[in-house]
Amino acid sequence: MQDYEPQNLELRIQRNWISSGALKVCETADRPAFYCLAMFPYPSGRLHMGHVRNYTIGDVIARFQRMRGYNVLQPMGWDAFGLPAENAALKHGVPPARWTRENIAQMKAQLQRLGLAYDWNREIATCDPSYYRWEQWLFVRLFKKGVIYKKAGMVNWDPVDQTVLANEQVIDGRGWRSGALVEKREIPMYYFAITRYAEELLSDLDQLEGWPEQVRAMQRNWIGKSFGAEIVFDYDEASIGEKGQLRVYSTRPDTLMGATYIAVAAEHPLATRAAEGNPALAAFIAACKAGSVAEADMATMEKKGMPTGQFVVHPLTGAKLPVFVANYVLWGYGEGAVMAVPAHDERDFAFANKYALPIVQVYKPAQGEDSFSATQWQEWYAAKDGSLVTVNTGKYDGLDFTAAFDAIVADLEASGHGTRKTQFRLRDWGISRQRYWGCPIPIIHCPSCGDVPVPEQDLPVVLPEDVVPDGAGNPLAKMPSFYACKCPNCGSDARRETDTMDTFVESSWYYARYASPRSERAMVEPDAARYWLPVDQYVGGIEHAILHLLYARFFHKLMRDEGLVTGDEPFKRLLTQGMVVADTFYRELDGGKKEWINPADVDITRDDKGRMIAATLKADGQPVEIGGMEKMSKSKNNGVDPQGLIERYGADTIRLFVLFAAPPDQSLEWSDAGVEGAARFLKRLWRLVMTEAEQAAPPPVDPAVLNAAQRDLRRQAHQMIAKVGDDIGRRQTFNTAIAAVMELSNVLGRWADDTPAGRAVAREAMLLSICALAPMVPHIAQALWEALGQPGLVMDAAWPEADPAALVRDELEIVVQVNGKRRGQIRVPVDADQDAVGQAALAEPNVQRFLEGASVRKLIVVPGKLVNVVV
RNA sequence: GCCCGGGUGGCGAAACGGUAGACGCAAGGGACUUAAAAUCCCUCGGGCCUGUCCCAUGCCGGUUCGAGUCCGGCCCCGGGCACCA
Repeated sequence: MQDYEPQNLELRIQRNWISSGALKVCETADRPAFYCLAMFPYPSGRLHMGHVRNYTIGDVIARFQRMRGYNVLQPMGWDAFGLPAENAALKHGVPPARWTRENIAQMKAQLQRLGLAYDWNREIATCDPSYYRWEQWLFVRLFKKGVIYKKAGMVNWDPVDQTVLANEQVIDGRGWRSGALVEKREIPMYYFAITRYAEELLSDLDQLEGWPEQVRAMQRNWIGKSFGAEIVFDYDEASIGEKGQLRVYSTRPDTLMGATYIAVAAEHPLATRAAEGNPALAAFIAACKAGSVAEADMATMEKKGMPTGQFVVHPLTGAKLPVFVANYVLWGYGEGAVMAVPAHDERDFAFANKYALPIVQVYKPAQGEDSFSATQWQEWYAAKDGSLVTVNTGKYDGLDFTAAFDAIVADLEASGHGTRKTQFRLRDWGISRQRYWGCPIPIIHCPSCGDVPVPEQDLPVVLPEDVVPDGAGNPLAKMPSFYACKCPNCGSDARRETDTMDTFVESSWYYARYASPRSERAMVEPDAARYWLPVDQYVGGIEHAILHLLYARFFHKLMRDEGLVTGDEPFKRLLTQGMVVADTFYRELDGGKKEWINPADVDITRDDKGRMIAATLKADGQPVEIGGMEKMSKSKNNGVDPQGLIERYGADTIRLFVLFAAPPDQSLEWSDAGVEGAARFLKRLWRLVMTEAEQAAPPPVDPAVLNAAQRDLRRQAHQMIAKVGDDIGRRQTFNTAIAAVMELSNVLGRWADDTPAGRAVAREAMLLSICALAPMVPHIAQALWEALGQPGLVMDAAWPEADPAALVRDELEIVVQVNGKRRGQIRVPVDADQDAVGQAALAEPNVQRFLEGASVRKLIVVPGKLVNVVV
């Protein structure tokens, strides 16, 4: 018998796929389309296990649907712009373009070695002008339409390197390279008006039935529709020095009578005004502007404030409320000012105590004791169910949430001091990046005409590629050859925009470009779009659950409104895979920086329960710190390189392992031993089938002549294929699909019936197993398919449906419980009625023991499964 | 801090309200072998009163004939938080 040699075998079969043209895809009317897409990778240089997992899952679904008769589009490409290329340039002095293209070549070879059924003719890279020209083309249209506009936005500014930093480049409030304290700075930026689509992005979530509820919930909360009121506070002229009004938005206008102060952001006009001639306040405002713009940082810092000495007038009581500057109020959220109700909000309560501000309780229980205490604010604030009524509110006393809300808002509206308002948490999407390696924003700044979009015939604005960034600002801004230009309107000297677009823009529409990737006539060819879109199955990491998926949904609607695509949503069904995680190890360097060490370079000591207790660096034998399980990443240097594993075990083994080790939506813990197990299974399967293949083919299965054991095996085989079809197609639990095949192959391994009927049944079971595995381990499946004399490609074989006649059984095993505890098991004929099953259950000897001295109160018979005797 | 997940044997997991631990890894024992590797077979959550018994799915409480699964409250771990992709 030939040995299982995955290296030669896989390369031979991959060549066969290519030479037979099996992977070429085009629009055909004779078969329905199925578009299966896995999120394209950033070309970091080497494939990591997250990629292997992502693309294997996509490939399984694509191949499965192909066997089910669909014309399957499964493309691949490169999300090629982004920060890492500039970091590589800083480190190695290579132009980002060259670095990126070399990485693409390497990763493409690795992907091809995995045996993924991609049509490489459709490959795209977002850094190619042929791709981003269409992004610029759409930008111009949207700019003219007003969906893209310009306003000031806040960025992290590194005062030493004189550059804008990404949130990732701010570590503990300092620039990652300079170590300087980062400041917030406002600069002009272009924005997509995504908030105009907020309502639709929210309501269309309901039609995404193929999406995990978890992701829909995250997006719903992110969009964050809330109902409340805008409330207007007149300035106290004596303290502010002029007439004016302060606006706040609140979801709880019902608590307005408990508002005892106002907090504004450091950037708020009132704060700026108060700081004039108040050095202490000016210093405080400056301190608020230090640090990063990341929301997680803002939300976890200590809440601080300072009085401005200004007051505003409470619109209902006329009381004067002090205005504070507070570091927790975000400028750019709502009005940049909030009303504070310390009695019923945790943060306001803490703040009021810290600065000795009054606390006015406005709710009490509708029934029972009024036991207001400092710890009770939270439940009180949250309860909108009528269990609380207002108190200390004068004419509004005794109302529940809804009644108080309505009464107070009505009075505010009557006096012109407020109005009912729906608000979204979602903010417009700022896309300007002060970076080189991105898609140029096609705008020309003219001293007389203002911002002029680049005319369509001048597109694309090509990014010069022979540039090496130096970390001090955007090199484009120092290149007159790039920015010097004439105004397309008036012809006078003008300056080209040097900011580039957020890389999320490229990844927001690539799925549509794959329908017609080479088109020079259109962003998306209408016929191709109609045939392929929307994506039937999208697969990608859960870390993209909000931003990428929301932006892509938004873009689909933008493109729809431009007449480029039809339908409201880009992705029908979504599978969010969990992350691939591995242990992390590090050493602390001088200055507190961590040097992350790859797991392959450490020796691990475990206790007798197998838990890791210590680790040392192989190179020097000295201890390293254990950092816990985290997502495999370059930054934590805990990646396992798939390449070495493929060379050692073959692609099928790696694919089998990543599918088998965990359900796809859960995180996957890396295990070298698990890979061995996957390899072992494939070797066993190989021997099993090859032993059968060496013998002359048995006659086809004749169900009429089978004995009980043969019928049993046949039933198990057909049950297996039914389960695998359901597991891949509906449940998308590839781990249980594989387990089902393993279970059957264990039975086949013990099968010793050499009669013609026995061999016929065994061979049928093997063929079903090969088909079942073909989407997951396509190379070995093809080889075994051929060995059993089957014609053509198994990837083009029809997916086998279970034979209903084979699934029929004569007897069932029924579990018997007494009061919900398993007490016995009975065998009953399949057609036994419920009473008969119940009686048989009561007669079971062990069950009888538990029935002694008790009377049967109820008998629950779950057909085909179990009987529960309630005594 | 806020939003969303997860927690089951030594480990990865299964159980789609109905037999907790399928399938696999590791470990132990055996067969084969001069030996090792490979392969095959057996054992494998805990307990002691060895019974088709008792306990056991992060912790506490509830719903149900029946809860790992549903509900409420907590603890721990992970993801996202708008300039990493």
